[in-house]
Amino acid sequence: MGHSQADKQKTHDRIVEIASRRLREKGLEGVGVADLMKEAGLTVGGFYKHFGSRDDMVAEAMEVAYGDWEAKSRKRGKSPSDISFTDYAAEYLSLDHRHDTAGGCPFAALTADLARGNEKSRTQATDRVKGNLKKMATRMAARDEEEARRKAMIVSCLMTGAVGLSRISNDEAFAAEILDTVREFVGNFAMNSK
Amino acid sequence: MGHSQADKQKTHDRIVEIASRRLREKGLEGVGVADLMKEAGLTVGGFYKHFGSRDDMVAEAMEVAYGDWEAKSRKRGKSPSDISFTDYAAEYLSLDHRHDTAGGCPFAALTADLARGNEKSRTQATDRVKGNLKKMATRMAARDEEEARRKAMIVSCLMTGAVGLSRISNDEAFAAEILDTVREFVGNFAMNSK
DNA sequence: TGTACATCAGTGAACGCGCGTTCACTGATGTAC
DNA sequence: TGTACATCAGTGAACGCGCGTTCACTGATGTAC
Repeated sequence: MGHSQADKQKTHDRIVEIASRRLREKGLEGVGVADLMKEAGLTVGGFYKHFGSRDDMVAEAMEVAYGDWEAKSRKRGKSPSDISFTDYAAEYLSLDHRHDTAGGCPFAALTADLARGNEKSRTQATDRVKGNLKKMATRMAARDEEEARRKAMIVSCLMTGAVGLSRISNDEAFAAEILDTVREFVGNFAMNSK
Repeated sequence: MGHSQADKQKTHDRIVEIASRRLREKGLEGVGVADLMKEAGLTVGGFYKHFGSRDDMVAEAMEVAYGDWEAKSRKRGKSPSDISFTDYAAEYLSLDHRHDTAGGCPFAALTADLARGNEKSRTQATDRVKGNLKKMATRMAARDEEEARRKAMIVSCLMTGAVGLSRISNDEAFAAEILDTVREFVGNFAMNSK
């Protein structure tokens, strides 16, 4: 194990990345510092060479989670009314995404946790919701920007809600029914301007 | 304080009712046994005269939360295509509901918590989701039962998603915009058969 | 190039605290006679 | 009706455990000469 700046940064990134996954999976209070360090191949004490407190680490990890997620969705087409929005929706509303809470959309995974957070983390989250909304609006088929924004809001609520409800269900068929139903609807809704 | 069966039952109900509110507010792991008893005007030790474990209490409290919620929505019209569905949606998608996590819809308040639960509590939750869906389907304007079911699913995802996202936002105006946008859409969607 | 020293990421035991749970006890009520 | 006893909801201190945080220490690497 080296002692250069670069080595430390690599370790730091590794911890944060693991945290961004485990926090989505287990909730913002559901992951212990010791477990995290163990998964990173380290021991507890070293944690505070990297973070001032557990809260600081959570804030950083969420930043990474949001970033990962936006990067993933950026990959899927940019121009308005691009057909790849349908692909994006299909992936979002898939059983794969339902199961992959750790690597999935942070809003779907942590809705209530984020709502219960302190002002700082709520502001962080709200900014990201707004950002995602703007990006999604550019992909909606609509006659004007205002309609695009409204459609993006509806699609966002639908998709996060669908993944959330499907994750509650331990009846796999029922979960799939929810996702399939919403996927079919959302594709038409987003792509057809009336 | 009496010692009759009725007295004990009253105390029991009081604890469970407080729990059903606090759990929605703070999450399934966010409420301590001692806090709960204190709010009920009691001390910690007595808790185990009423419940085998904290988990047992949570299960009971969730049963009450679901029941309360279904009772509330039962009050708002029963016949299919009843105009009062619009009222129901308006209340669900109100800033009041957004703020009243403790007395609000358990699914919107606890989506991720429920998804992380053990099999028993997920089954309990899934059954309630299915039940709510059936009731909601009877209120949708649709040409057949299958379409009613699909519409009910979409409406459920939309409404829980909207309240969830609006609660993340600490920007009140943005939260209101989400709720207003979805409310307008959902009223038309549910009541107009195409 | 080799040697002595400084740095600091990482170690792992220890600490304080909160929380779920246990337990011996209390005292008001119900019951037996 | 009155008295003695049994019951048991509720009390509050104590226990064990896990978790966030602290701290003295280690040892590999970087630097000075």
